[in-house]
Amino acid sequence: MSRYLVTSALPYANGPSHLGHLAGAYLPADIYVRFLRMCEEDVLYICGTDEHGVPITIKAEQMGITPREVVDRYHEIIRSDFERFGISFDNFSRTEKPEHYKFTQDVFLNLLSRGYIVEKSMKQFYCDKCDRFLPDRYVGGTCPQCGSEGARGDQCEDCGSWLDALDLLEPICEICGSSPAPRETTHWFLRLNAFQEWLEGWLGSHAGWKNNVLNYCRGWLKDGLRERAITRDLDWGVPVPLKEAEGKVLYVWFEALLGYVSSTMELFARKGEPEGWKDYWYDPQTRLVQFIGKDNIVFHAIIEPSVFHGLGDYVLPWNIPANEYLTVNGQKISTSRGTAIWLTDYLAHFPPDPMRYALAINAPENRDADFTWDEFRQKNNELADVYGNFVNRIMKFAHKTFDGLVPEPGAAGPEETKLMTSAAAARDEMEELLRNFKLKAACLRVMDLAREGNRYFDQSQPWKTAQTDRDKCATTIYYSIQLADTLRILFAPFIPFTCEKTGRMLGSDSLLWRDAGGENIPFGRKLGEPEILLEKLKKGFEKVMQQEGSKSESAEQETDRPAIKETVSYDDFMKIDMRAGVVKEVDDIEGADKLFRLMVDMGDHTRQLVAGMKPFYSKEELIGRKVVVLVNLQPIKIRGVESNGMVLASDDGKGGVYLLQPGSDAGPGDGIH
RNA sequence: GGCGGUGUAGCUCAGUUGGCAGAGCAGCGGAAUCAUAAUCCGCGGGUCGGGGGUUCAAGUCCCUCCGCCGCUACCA
Repeated sequence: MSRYLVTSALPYANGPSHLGHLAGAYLPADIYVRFLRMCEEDVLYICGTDEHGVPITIKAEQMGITPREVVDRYHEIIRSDFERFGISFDNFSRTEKPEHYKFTQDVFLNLLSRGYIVEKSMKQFYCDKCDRFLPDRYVGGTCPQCGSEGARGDQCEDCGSWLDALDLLEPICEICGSSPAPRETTHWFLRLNAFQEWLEGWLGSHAGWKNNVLNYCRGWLKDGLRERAITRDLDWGVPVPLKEAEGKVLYVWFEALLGYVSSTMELFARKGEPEGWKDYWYDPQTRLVQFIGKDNIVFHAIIEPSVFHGLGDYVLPWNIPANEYLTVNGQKISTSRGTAIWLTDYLAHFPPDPMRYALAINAPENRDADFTWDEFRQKNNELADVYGNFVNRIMKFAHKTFDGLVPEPGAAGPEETKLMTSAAAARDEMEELLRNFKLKAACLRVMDLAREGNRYFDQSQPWKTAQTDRDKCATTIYYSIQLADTLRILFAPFIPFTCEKTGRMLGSDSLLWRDAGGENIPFGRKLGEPEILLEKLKKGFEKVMQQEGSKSESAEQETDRPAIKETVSYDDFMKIDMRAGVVKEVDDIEGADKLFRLMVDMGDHTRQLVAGMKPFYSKEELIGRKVVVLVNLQPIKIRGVESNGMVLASDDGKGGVYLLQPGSDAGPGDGIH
C-alpha cells in the first residue's frame, strides 16, 4: 500500500466553475482518487478555493460589494457544484482562513531566514488619483529610446526595446489618465535562480511525466530563472508578516500554492489530530499527485517545488498530470463571450454521470478536446444503450424468468470461462491505465467489456434456452449478473451515481477493485426492482438548458460591465467634437491583427484613422459606411501609422463591437451633439 | 508581430522507444426480438496538411511552407 496525496488546482473564487474546470483538473483527479480508494490505498484528496488577488477586488468593485462577500458567495457556489458532481474531496477549504494566514506567513518567514527571500527597495510609479502603485503595464508614456508616444512600462512597441517603467518620459496612468510619480517602495523576492540547477536535475529525473509539463519547464529553465517579487501593495490578501511591510500582502501565486498544505492541516485539526498532516506532507514516500490545467504548470512544476525544496521538510510532486483545455464548439471557453457552460446550469437539468462520462471519454489529456452538445448526446446515449440497457435487459429477464432471484448456475462452459477471464483482464488492464493517468483509455476499456457482455448475452440466447434448456438459461443469467457487478465496480470511478443504482439492484455496495472479475453475487439472492439507469436524450434536448443558461450568463455579465465613470462638467463635454464621416478606403496595417487604417471623408477634408475593427468588420462592410468620428482627439501613432481621431462604437462587453451610425439624412462633416 | 499548441476515416479522437495505419460514432448490408428501437455480425471508407531530408524502414526524427487554435501586443 502506498500513501497518496492528491490535489486539484485551487479554483479562483471570482466566478462560478464551468465545464472546462471540471474536465481539466477536478473530474480526472476524482476518477483517479476513487480508483485508488477502491484499491485500498491510503489516499487524501485536497482542494479549496483561492480567494485573494487583484481580480477579486475588481470583481467586488464591479458588484458593489466587499471582496469578502465575493469570495463567500463563489466559494459556496463552487463547493456545492463540485459536491453535486460527485467530486469527492476529503477536504475543500479556502484561503480566507486563519490557519492559512498563519501557515503562509510562517513559510514566508522561514524562507526569509534561509535567505531564499530577499528584500529589495525599488521605485515604482504611484498614482495619487487612483491611490495605488501601478504595475508596469499600467504605465504609459513616451519611449526614451525612440521617442514614440505609445510605449508601456514594460516594453516599447515601436522600437521593441524592453523598458524600465521609470525611464518613460511623460508617464501616464493607464487606469485614470493622470500623471503618476515615482515613489519608493519595498518588495520581497523569491530567489528562484537559486534553485535553477537543482530544478534541472529534479525535473530531469521525471522523464515519465507528460510532455506538456516537461516542455513548458524546459522553456523556462532555458531562459534562466529570475528572482520574482512575491509581495504586492494591496489590501486584500495575506499580510506580509513584517513590521516594515504595512499595506503589503503576499502575492497570490506564492500564497495559494500553500493552500494545499493548509487545507490538509485544517482537515486533521478537525479530526482532532493537529499533527496528522505531517504524515502526508513530510513523508518522502508520499506520492503527491497534482491535477492542474496547463496554465498552472509553471507554478506547480517550478515555483512550488522550489519553495518546498527551500523549506526542506516537504514532499515534492510525484507527478503533475496537467491537462490541456476543453473547447466548446471549437472555441476557447470564455466567460465574457458567453461560451462557458456553467456547472450550476447543467445540474439544474441533468444528472452528473452523463457529463462525467462524456468528459472522461473525450478528455483533454494530450491536446485540447472539443465539447459540443450533440457529441454529449451521443455519448450519453451510447452509455445508456451499451451499459444501461445491458443491465436493464438482464434485470428484466431475471424478474420475468426467475422470479427476481439470482438463478443457480450449471457448470461454466467455455463461453462463461472466456467471459470471466475477459472481465479479469479488463480489471488488470484498467488498473495499469489508471495508475498511469490514462483515464480516457481506461474508460474505453470498460465500455469494451460492456459490449462483450452484450455479445455473450446475445450469443447465449437465453430467451430461447428459457424454453428449451432451463439450466443453460440459468447459467447465462447468473454469469450475466456477475458481469454486471464487475461493470458496476469498473465503472464506479467514472459514473459513481449510476453504479450506486446498479448496486441497489444487485444487492451489493462493496467497491473493491480486486472483486471485479469475480463471482460476487451469490445465487438465490433476491434482486432489486429494475430501474432505468440512464435516460436517453433526443436531439435538441439542450435547448431547455441553453435558455436557462443564457439567463444566468447575462446576469453574470452585467456585473462585468465597468461602473459608470465620474461626472464631467457640461463645459468639459462641449470640448468634444464629433462629426459624421464616410469611410472611403480601408487598408491592413502590417503586423497588426486587429487594426485597420481608415481614410474617412469628413466633408471638407479626408482624414486618416486607425481603428481596431478587424475582428468585427470586413473591409467591404466598412467601405461606404457612415461613421461617427471624434475629431479633436490628440493624434497618435499606432504601429507606425498616424491616427487623427477615433471611430465610435458600442461594446456589449461580450466581444460584440458595433459601429455607431449617423442617421440616413446625415452627410459627411455634419456635427454631432 | 512574439510565444505556445495543433493538423490522422464524414465526426470526435487513440497511435508508447521509428517496424504491415486504429477505436467509437455516423453510413451501408444482414441477424435477432430478452431489453431504454436497445443488441449482435459483416462491409466500405485515410497520399496520416503540402514539399524536402535522414533511414533498410517515417504518422512518428530533422528542415521548410500552409492551415487552424490559444496567450500576448496594437483596438485614440
